[in-house]
Amino acid sequence: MAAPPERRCWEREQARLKAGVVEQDTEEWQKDPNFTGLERVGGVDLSYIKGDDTSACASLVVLSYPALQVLYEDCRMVAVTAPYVAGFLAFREVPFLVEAVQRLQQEEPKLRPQVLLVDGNGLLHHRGFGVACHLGVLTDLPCIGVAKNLLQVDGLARDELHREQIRSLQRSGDTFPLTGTSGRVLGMGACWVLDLSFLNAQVLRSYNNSSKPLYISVGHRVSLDTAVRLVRSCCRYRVPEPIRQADIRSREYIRKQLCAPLEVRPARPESSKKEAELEDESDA
DNA sequence: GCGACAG
DNA sequence: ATCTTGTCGC
Repeated sequence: MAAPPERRCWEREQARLKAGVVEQDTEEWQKDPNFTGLERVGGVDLSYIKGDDTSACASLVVLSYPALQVLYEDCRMVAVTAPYVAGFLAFREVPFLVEAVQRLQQEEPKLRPQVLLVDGNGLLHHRGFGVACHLGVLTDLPCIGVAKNLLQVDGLARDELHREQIRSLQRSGDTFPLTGTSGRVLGMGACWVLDLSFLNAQVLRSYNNSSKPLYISVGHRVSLDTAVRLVRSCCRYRVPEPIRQADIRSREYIRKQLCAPLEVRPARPESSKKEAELEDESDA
């Protein structure tokens, strides 16, 4: 069965944009062990409404660095058109993220982030060009892909080897390379914040069941090593703060969108209902 | 053929 | 992505 023509078109577009991807540190602060000179880190995310796959809230936040305080927030309802297809996430979400970045640069140019953390993958992708690369090339900003689940590509899978790598890093607090069958390191698995809440109850099982790793990969204009160091320095909880704030705020925005119409809805016409009931009774 | 599949 | 409460512990 041939791939849908729409997907063919998407692949051509990715191939075209891929020429612009940069996998190396291009900024001075990236080369500094303490990221001296880095002052603003951005995070982006889309949240969806449960039964509605076309309405979403796109959010962009900018946090100060290293304090990680929110300097800027932009949440906006958008009409999503492209369906979600694993491997083609960028075509669904990137247009709205680019708009948000352009809006920021127009309205608050001084708050332009120096790097963006993106929910999803960069080079860790079927065609080596995930949403983080896509957004990076279109905005010309350094981008880092941070995924919460492993995209199974180039032989990578949630197999016994992968589970063993997770177990080993949870003891050392370190990272492990995501090496594809091709031999290429596509990204790094990492887990810096362990969930020890149930340590007392099941000490033994905790090592096998505690929090899942993050999957970090290069998006644009950043090296993998720098990407991993930066994400680590942004983690208060499992998910790095810029993405976490974008996620929290977009979900909250949607929650308020859903509640607002209920509050202004006029009271039910109780009178007519009672009259109808009375008529029924009188007829009976 | 069946299963897998970032958000 | 989203559906979902309480609960146990520091």
